[in-house]
Amino acid sequence: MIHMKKRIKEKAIDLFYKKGYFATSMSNIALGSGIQKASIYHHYSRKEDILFDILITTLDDLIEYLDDSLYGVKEVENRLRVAIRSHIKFHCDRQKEVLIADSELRGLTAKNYKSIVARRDAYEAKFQEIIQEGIHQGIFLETDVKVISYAVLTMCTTVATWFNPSGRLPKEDIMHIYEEFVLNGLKVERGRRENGQ
Amino acid sequence: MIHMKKRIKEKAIDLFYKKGYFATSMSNIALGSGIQKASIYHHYSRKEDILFDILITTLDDLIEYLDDSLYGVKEVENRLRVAIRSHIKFHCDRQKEVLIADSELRGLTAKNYKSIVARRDAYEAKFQEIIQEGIHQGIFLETDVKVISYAVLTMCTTVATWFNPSGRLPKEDIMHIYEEFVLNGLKVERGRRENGQ
DNA sequence: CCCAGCCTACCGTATGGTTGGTAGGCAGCT
DNA sequence: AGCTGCCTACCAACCATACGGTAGGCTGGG
Repeated sequence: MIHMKKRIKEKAIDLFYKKGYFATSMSNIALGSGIQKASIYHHYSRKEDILFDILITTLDDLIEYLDDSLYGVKEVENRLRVAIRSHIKFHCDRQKEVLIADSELRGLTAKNYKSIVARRDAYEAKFQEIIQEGIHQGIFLETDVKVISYAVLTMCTTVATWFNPSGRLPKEDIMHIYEEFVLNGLKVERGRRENGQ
Repeated sequence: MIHMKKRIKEKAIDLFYKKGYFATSMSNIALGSGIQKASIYHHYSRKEDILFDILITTLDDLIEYLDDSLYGVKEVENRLRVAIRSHIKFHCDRQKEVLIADSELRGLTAKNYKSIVARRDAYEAKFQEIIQEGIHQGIFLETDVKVISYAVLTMCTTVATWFNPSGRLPKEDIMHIYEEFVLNGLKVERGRRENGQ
């Protein structure tokens, strides 16, 4: 029973994903972790703290993963390609957590909510900068950056809702399909397929 | 206090949207409807019945709205344009309900769940048919129909999460941006802008 | 006089959270 | 080595509250 806090968190992720935050009770989490309900309060002082812990680490990891992926990539088209692939890969690898992050924000108090939304906004801004720069350089079509960034991000995010690791397509294929679709949609001049990274 | 059932339903939509299904109690709904909790059970025999009523009418209306919009539209490119506009318009007009339909399916028993998912699948199939036909005719790029249909549908669906009726852009503008983006992404040959709806 | 539509009052149960405690490890002192 | 004191990790039992749902009764229009 070493690292009980980690086990509690993992069970909570599993249950919040399957049943939702409000439908999951502390007893549910306790039972699944092989611990008593009261003992959870040794590691987390409120139910909300478990949710917040899950959300904050997920978002921080997501941002870090994007920054790492983009490191050293200069050309704007490639930056968008990398950003899309990074986003989708993370959402496939951390399916449960990102789905919680997308649907259970209501379980947070105002303060914690703000701190999560601030991170989400910072993440979105990175995509918006890339798209803006692409338009500025005349590579991407003139369009509404905010709206298109939402379109791109949400379509990539919701891959997490239907992606099945043992399904028909591996995540690499999905990443490729999305990447091509978005770039086709945005680029001013479309090469005949010689752009696949 | 005429049409109390309607008032209950409207209040439930409001609360399920704001707080979520499990976080909303029957007393909450009662209070907001100016009725006693027990009186709700005269109109709905279980809490779940309220949710199911909301979901089923929303989905049926959505399907009907798409069918009406597509009626008489023959050309495949225009069919996709119309379908996208119809989908987004509905999701802007019925924001609360579609968001409930997208996130509160866990509140349903197996039987009701199946009945909702069946309708959703039927709706998705209509989009997939159009895209498939477009590829068949050589108008759309060769791609994975299932994946692209999910991409298109989810990006249009999530407009409901951020759309603000009194915000910067009216829904007509958003519909247009999405329509162009998707068609650019899919079309083999891209006219220089002479294709506007 | 019936009954839809509503009410007050109540039920059993489950919830998030608290209390007060125990078992055992480990550090520091003598 | 032996003792003391503290700390982490855990637990059984408990608490007030709120939940979904029920029982049974009142009332006014057809």
